[in-house]
Amino acid sequence: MYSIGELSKRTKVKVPTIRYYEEMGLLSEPERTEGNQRRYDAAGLERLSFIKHARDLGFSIEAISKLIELQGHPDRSCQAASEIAVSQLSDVRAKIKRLRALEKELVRISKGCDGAGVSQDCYVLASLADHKLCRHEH
Amino acid sequence: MYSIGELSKRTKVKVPTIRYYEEMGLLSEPERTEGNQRRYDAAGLERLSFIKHARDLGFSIEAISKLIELQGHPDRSCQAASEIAVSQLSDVRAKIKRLRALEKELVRISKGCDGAGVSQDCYVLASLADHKLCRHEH
DNA sequence: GTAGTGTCTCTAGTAACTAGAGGTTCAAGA
DNA sequence: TCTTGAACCTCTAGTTACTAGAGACACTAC
Ligand SMILES: [Zn+2]
Ligand SMILES: [Zn+2]
Ligand SMILES: [Zn+2]
Ligand SMILES: [Zn+2]
Repeated sequence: MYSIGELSKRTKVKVPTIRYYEEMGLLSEPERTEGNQRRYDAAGLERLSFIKHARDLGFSIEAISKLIELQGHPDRSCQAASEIAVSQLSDVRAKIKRLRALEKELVRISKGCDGAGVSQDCYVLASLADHKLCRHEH
Repeated sequence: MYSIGELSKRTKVKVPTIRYYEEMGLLSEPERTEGNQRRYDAAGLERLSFIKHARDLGFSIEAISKLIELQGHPDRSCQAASEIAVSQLSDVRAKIKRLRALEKELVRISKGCDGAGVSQDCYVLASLADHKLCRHEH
C-alpha cells in the first residue's frame, strides 16, 4: 500500500494533482487509513501512470476519462480509442502548423531589432502595429 | 467615433474581449455617451489592432502591456521590446519541439490501431499504459 | 511523549477569455 | 413623436488543468 506521497514520488505526479484527478473521476477513491489518509494499491499506481503518460502526450482529461472507461470494458470495440488518438494527432499537427507560421514571423521581427535603438524607431513595435509588414499568414 | 460593436467588427476582436482588455489596462478607458456607452476614436482603434496583432502572434497580455508602455515613450531604449520578441520566439520554438516529439509518438500509436479490434487488444490503450513502447523522448 | 513531516479539506488564484442574466440606450422606421 | 429591436451596460460565474495556502489532524521515529 502506498501513501499519496509515495505514489507521487513513483509517478512524478504532484500530490495535489493526484487529489485533483480523483475529484475529476479519473482515479477511483482509494482505501483510507483509520486516520483518513489515502492508501493506494498496485492498481492505483498503474492507473495513475496511465493518466500521467496520456497527459504527457497531450490528451485532455476528458479524453483520458473516455479511454479509462473503455479500458474497464475489455470486450468493447476500441473504435473510440482510435478516434481519440487520431483526433489528438490532428490537434497536435494543427498546433505545429500555427506555431511554425508564428516562428517565421517572429524570426523576421526579432532580426529587425537589436535593442540598441529607441522605441520610436523600433522594428518590433512597428511590426506589431502593422500587419502589412508580415511576410506570412498567421 | 466608433461604438464597441463597430470596433469589434473592424478588428475582429469580440465585444466582451474588448471590455476585458480595458479591464486589464491594455486599452485606456474611452469616452462615454450620455447613456454610458463606450465611444472610441481612431487612436483606440489603432491600439486595439496592435493588441490583436500581438495576441495573434502569441504574445501574452503581460508582454503586450510592456510593449504598449514602451510605445508611449518614444525616446526610451527599445531593449525591452527586443527581449520580449526574442523570448517569445524561443517560447514558440520550445513548443514546436515538444509538439514534434508528441507528433512522432502519436503517429506510431494511431497507426497501431484501426479501431476494428476490441479494447483488450487495443494498441492505443497498451501504448498509454506502457511508456516503454515509446520510440522517442517526450 | 514529543518532534517533525506528511496528510487532510477547503478556498482561491492562474491565463485569457466566454456565456448568461437582467436591465438600459440607441437608431431607424411609422 | 413613438415604438421596436438590436446593441449596449454591469456583474457573476464557468472554462482547463492545475497550484498555493490556511488551519488542523495523522503518522513515524526516537
Ligand atoms: Zn527595437
Ligand atoms: Zn501579422
Ligand atoms: Zn484499438
Ligand atoms: Zn511515452
